[in-house]
Amino acid sequence: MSRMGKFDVARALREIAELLKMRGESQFKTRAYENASRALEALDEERLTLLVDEGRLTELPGVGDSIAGRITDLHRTGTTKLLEELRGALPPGFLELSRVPNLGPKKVDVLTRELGLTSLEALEAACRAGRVRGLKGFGEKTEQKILEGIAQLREKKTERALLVDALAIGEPLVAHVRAAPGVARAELAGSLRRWKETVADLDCVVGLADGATVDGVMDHFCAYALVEAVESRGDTKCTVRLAQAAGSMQVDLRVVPDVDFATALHHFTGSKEHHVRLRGIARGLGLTISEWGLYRLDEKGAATDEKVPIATEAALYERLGLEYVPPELRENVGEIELAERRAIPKDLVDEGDLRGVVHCHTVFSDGRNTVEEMARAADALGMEYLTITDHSPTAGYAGGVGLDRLKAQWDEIARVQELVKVRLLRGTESDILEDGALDYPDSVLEQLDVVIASVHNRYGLDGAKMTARLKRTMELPIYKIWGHPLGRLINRREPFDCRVEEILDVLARGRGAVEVNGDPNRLDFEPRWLRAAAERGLDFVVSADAHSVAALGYLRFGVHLARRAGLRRGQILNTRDADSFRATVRPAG
DNA sequence: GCCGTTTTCGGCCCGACTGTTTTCAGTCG
Repeated sequence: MSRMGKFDVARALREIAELLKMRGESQFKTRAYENASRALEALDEERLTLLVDEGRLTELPGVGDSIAGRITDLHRTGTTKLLEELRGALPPGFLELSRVPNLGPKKVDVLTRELGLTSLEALEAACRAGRVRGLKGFGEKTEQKILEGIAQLREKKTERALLVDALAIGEPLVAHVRAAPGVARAELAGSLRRWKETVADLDCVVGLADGATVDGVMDHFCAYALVEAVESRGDTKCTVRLAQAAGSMQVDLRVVPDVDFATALHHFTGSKEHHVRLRGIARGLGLTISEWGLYRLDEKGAATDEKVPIATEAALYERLGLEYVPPELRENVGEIELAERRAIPKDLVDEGDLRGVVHCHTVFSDGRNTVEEMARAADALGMEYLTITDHSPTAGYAGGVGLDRLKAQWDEIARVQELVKVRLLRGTESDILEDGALDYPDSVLEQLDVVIASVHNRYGLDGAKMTARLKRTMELPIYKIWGHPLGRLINRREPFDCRVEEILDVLARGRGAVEVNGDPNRLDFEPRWLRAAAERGLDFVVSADAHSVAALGYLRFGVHLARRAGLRRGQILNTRDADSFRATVRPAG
């Protein structure tokens, strides 16, 4: 392994943190590595090389002499002694056993040391033989839980669910909870409220009306038809597992007095990293934050019973001297610093800002609906324009539109235009060929209003070849929107390998924009790459990548992905009116 | 391991719940 870029170094530091945790090191030490990892992610690539070469890494916040040495090793050689040692010291099977729910480092350590277990199979056999009960800290119930955990792993029930599926499960569930006796308010929190592309479980926060009982709410919650098992139930928290064809999902219900709803909702929205920072800030102000609210500290720094009333999330940030941070931005990737300077964008793109639907397929290629059906649906949504962008000829598997049928499609678009209010724009989603060329002759592309350029084949090219391929595309004089840039399909296909920043550099010097793909299976680019594009001054379109009328609603996912990257209305081309949009993306120079 | 208008040591964010204990460790979020 040779020189590492900043993201690779950051990942290695995070791995060190994980391995240190497994070794039982102090949480402060492991957090130090996590903090340094974050500091690197926020750094310019060139600046990393400069700081390493000049020995000035300790200028970075959270990087001291020790970690500076690790970073230098990693950047120059691709590894560092500590990482190798930690990996080598891990008993065989440790990582595999750690994947079982409710098995943490301490328990896995006992299992590997005392019983010499190195695989899920061996662990399962040991549980069945009753050899696990009797170990220090293990009993019959733990044995049973381990067996259930192994079964869940095998059924892939531990895989994170797509956001769209989690919403489909969560929205009816929260409606059910709101109907419970004594519920003043109920909202879904957690990573779903932050619009993360996948969620591990659902969190539902309930504000309890005066005089109502927690038990009444929990009984109603547990009686929900899809509840398969109640995993735990205490005075304020109840965890259930839902039966669901798409894979079971865990739901945590938290019930608090309604007066504490805002702080509880904030607490359970996360992220953990965002909250760790906020609590540090609170401590500096003589305050402490927990899920129960904001409390004053005494002189010794211990929590008192003196509660600071907080009615809204905005009031909580205000009390901490910060500007309000929307849920999508709560990841501790720079938003706290912005909030301190009161520089959170006031004009983050919002669902109501989009005026045109970009990236739609019809029955001319692999869409399920006709041009007319798509157009009428866009009308119904109140959209001002719709770009018809079916696949190009090379995408044979998707019924790519050959030159012979392209004219017929233009005729159909003209016919439908007479019937609908929404302005129809002619486009294509052109394959990026293996050599980086686009799929129609320039003379055809120039007659279109919109060209989306996407990779649909040869995903396995090595990073250098893929980078060269895309750089050739991006420097073409045709204005192109880089469609679903890295080709990832969540939980099914990893992003392909390429040097993203180099490609963005080329695009920024040429003519084009970047797609924020709203298909919940894609949500491509992820926020860090959208930020990298924004830093280069690139424009964006939020797309639906719709293959059906129903999928026009995917725009919503695209909008919230854009918000996670801090994108503002003015950076999104399809917030403009049809004429302005068309003038900007016109393929011909 | 990092940090400092609390400045070179002693802090560093907080709590629920379970299971195995007999006062608390481990795990999770």
